[in-house]
Amino acid sequence: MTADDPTTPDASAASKPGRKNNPEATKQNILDVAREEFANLGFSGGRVDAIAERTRTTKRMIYYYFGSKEGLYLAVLEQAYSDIRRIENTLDLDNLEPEQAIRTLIDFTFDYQEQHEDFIRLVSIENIHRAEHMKDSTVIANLNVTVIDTIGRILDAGRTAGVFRNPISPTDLHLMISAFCFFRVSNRHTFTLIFHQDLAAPDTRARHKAMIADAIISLLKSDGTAPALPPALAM
Amino acid sequence: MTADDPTTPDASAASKPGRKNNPEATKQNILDVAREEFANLGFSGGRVDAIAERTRTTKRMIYYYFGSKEGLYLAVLEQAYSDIRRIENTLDLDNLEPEQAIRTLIDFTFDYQEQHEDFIRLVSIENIHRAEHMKDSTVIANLNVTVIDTIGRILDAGRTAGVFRNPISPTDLHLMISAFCFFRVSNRHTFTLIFHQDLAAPDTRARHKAMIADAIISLLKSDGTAPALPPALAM
DNA sequence: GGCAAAATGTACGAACTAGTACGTTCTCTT
DNA sequence: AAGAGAACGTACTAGTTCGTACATTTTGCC
Repeated sequence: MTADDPTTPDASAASKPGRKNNPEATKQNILDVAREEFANLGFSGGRVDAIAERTRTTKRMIYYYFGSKEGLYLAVLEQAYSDIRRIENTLDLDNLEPEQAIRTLIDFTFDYQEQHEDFIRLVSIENIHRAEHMKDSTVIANLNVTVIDTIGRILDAGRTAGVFRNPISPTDLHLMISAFCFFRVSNRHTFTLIFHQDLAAPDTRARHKAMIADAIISLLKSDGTAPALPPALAM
Repeated sequence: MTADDPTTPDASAASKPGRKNNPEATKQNILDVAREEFANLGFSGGRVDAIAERTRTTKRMIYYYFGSKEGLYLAVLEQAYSDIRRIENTLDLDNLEPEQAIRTLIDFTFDYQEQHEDFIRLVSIENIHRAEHMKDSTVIANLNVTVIDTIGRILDAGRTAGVFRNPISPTDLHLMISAFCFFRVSNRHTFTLIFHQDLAAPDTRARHKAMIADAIISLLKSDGTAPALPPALAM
């Protein structure tokens, strides 16, 4: 993507003198700025004019490509979801032993959420809107969630090997992992303020990562109803 | 609070002919309507005019009592937090055996979050705003969080009794419980849409409540680092 | 009973905000 | 090379939204 590549002309040249057309770059530039704006300020709080200003182009182009503020917001959301799904699809956990596979999956989820606060914020915002925008999205509806299948295979392998006794479903397990990782980021600000514990601190992060992994693993090894006590002491 | 109680005159009489002043009722009426508005639409999405319209009084009074849209929003947030803290303070878990106390606490947290979606939404919204309003609140800063002390006593008792081996901190435990209960409500809409599992369904709710309880209990009984395998199999 | 302060109502304005009408430049195709 | 359509820029508008100036009523108190 060099400046003299004829297929991708320098996008900053979308200004007045000697303007070069570059639809894809213009579109992506708008999306990048819009993602930041909406993630920071929400859908209602985000301003189309503010987005346009920080763009290489003008407000006119936002409406040219995305039709409306809502259209732009939805496009941002769709790209954010596409991103995480694409990365999830590269997860190759089938060669690991079940417990290690689960720990690796938790590691990935934890780190991804931690590093993509924008995504977390967009999802929170969309939930505030009761997912009403997402309902209209054919893009998001058609993104198949391979994590669930991945987890399903790991659980099967673990049960066959006799290391997992809990009959938990893949979706429920995913919910549990996501909930913890997501909450740490999404509710960081109020939690830190109330409980005086900085959830963004590196040592806290490491401790929490180990904690959720331990909790999930010991849940999977327990039978799902009775306490996980060694048989000799169970009585 | 009958209509002819002289200390609490009928609040609906705050209209034109034969108007009766009733500052407390007017204030609370505004707060009730505002909570609904902000919980539904967020701070930026909420409209002062819309709130005023659904109130027994006028917009003028919103500014008379709360100064600004932000002041009103903060008052709503403060009351929501005061509510949950007040109820938390009535929790009396010290007479239960440790495991039962933890299960009861989880039960309470789960049910409270489930039944107070408004609170969940307000907290989510405040986190979208990076808790910037809450930072200015002396009210919320001075609400001491007794759950943490409660959990601390339960953990101590459990360790003394030998049922809990995990050295987890009260705050970390609270985080873990809250995360799951909160997420189920806060992210219900996107999760349901993507994973085709209605998180509001009664049977799902019951299953999840049992699941989080089992996970927490087996975490507490494990030693916090090694997998919770019976010694004979641990090798 | 009258007065000062608290409580309330009405009408309006200044600033913001999503969206558009209209015009220009670029680029691809033939 | 020329014409058509895609890509882009400028300036404006109609409607909204927070907030307030101004006027009135109620109520506690001496």
